[in-house]
Amino acid sequence: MTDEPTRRRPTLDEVAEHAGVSRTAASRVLNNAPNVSHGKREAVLRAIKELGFVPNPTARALATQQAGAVALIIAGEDPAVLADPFYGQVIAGASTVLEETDLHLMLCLATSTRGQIRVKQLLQTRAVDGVMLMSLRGDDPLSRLALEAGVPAVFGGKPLHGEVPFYVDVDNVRGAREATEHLASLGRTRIAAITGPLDTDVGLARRRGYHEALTLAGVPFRAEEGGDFTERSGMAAMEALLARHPDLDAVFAANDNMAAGALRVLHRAGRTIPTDVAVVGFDGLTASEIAEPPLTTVHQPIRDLGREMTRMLLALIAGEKPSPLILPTTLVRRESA
Amino acid sequence: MTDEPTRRRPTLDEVAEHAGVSRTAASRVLNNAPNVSHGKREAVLRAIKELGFVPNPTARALATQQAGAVALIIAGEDPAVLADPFYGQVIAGASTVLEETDLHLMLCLATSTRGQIRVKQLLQTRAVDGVMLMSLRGDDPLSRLALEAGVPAVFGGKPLHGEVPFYVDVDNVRGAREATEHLASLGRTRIAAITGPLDTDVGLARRRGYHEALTLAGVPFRAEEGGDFTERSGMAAMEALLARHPDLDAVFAANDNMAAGALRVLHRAGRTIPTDVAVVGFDGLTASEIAEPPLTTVHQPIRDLGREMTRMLLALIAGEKPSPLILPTTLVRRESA
DNA sequence: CGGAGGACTGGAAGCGCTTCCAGTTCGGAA
DNA sequence: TTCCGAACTGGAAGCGCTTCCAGTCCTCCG
Repeated sequence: MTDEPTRRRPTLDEVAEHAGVSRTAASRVLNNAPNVSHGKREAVLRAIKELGFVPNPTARALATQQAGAVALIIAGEDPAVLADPFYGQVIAGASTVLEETDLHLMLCLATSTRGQIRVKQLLQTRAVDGVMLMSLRGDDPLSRLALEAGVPAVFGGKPLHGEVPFYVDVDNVRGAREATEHLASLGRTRIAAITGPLDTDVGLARRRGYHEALTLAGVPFRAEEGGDFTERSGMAAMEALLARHPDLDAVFAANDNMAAGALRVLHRAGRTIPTDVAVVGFDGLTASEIAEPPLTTVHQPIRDLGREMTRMLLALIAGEKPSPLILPTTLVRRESA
Repeated sequence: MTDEPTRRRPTLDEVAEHAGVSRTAASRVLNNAPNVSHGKREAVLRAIKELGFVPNPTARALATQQAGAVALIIAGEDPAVLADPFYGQVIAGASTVLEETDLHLMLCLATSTRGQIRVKQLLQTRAVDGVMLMSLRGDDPLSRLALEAGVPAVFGGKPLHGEVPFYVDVDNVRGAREATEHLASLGRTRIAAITGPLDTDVGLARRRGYHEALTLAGVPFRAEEGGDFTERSGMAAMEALLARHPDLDAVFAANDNMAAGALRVLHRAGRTIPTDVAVVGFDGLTASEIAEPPLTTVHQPIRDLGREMTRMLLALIAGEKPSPLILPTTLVRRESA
């Protein structure tokens, strides 16, 4: 602390010398390994303190062949995906788990060609001890790459194609089904849907839930329009739906952003929510609370998603063989339905 | 590629041997340094390709004394801060810049004691080549720590106390002033404010802007209530303001979330927006578009913030001496004012 | 009192890459 | 033909830490 600022940081060798022991012994106390006498241990500890020694993580990484970090890889078309507060929650969840370990979190956006290449390198060079992959679309080559690289990998949401051994997902089908059933139980019979991208598992799963509920309820009406999880696409979809089915009386949107967009379009069209048209979304983010009226939505435990993905990854790194995990959703009833 | 999967990755030594050159030469072509004859260079390149060699970043880091990563450190009281899409934008901005370099992005939440300790270690061990710090509150020790650690550091928003040499900020005072002036220009004379946390520079700066505008406009009325940038706090503040000043005719909220909360409270209280009460927010996030009615807001270039912070950090790492940067805001007029 | 066995100890060999520096080559100017 | 410097070359010394392994020391049992 009181040293001249530019002074080279002390090395373990210096600590050992200062303590009058071998470098080996010093290393042992650093990793509190056995086979160090109490006396030497004390001496080393003292030397460490006196010298203000801090082990060099890079050197340690080289020697132990462990990077000391895991990566969260977010795929997608556009760095703008991060505008979705969804990821913030995932990151927060992951962080709280990692905090308890000595691993750091690396964040990689595989949204551009350049980004993809870098992720590939990351995997190949084993610059991280494990990866979590999210938002893979279609048959993104990333999933195969990750699997082939032999790096522990867990997926957030199943990729559309190919089986992956380790993933944690949300029960999208069930959530969507419950949402739609709720609408049906309200007496609605002309329930439309604004789906998510159909080249993702989430998109398809939520649509499936919508279909299942309709079938179960014996409702013949069916109307859907695709969106890409943005508010804007929700507006467009709602407009299209309204044009085709002016008499619809409910809408299930595959996420809150799109539901919010739908709400605006419905307002403009003079429909009263929920009297004329009931709306339910999916996510349970702040957006659903801010919406007017507050949105009934399928809440998914995003924070838990991040947390569980990380736990699973840690287990994997520790050599265990965790099982895939499906997180439950809960319907949050507010005013829009 | 066709190798048995578990095969140890080739090292530079093996490449050199395969190519019939010294390790030194191989290293040179790897870093395309001069002093390698064309022939040998070709040979090495071929060997690299044939062996599928990928340099080990850890070893390189140890040898070059460069970590190959920078950290984005987010302070705050709670990992929940990440629920704010704000950070997603910053991250996206930072990522696009880092993508062009060979640096990775490390994300650290210094929201818990444990987190703080880890950040401290990160700084002391020089596990990263530079750091970007955001959302420091009050006199967070982090800023001093970062400065003392001698690691290149740029701040996102000035810390409240202490001078920091390198930062990029948004022109909060001006933005708030323009927002308030806009309200005044609408003929409003009883303009209240919902401020951000007053132990942050943003919070204070935006409040100052509000005050300045009022003074300039010669409006005597003054009423403010504090919030913490969450929607909930915005609601509470609005309720308090309404109770104290039932006759207010405009509200400036220090961010969109709080403005959205205010909107809801105003609705419930039966006020029409903007006829009875005009509202303007700050941020320009999706929330402002979703709100009902769409929120007039001070748009700040968050993505640019992330981008510029990163550029500044890169300059710093490169040994340059960049100047602080203040980004402009723009008033986006929508229906709420 | 001899030994077996457990608890320590530290020298030395890495981990995979960069880079200094002493030397070698070689074309072309003198 | 001789000599000089520019262009190469590669041995070797690190970067800072972990860990194998050959020993040394002690204690306690028979």
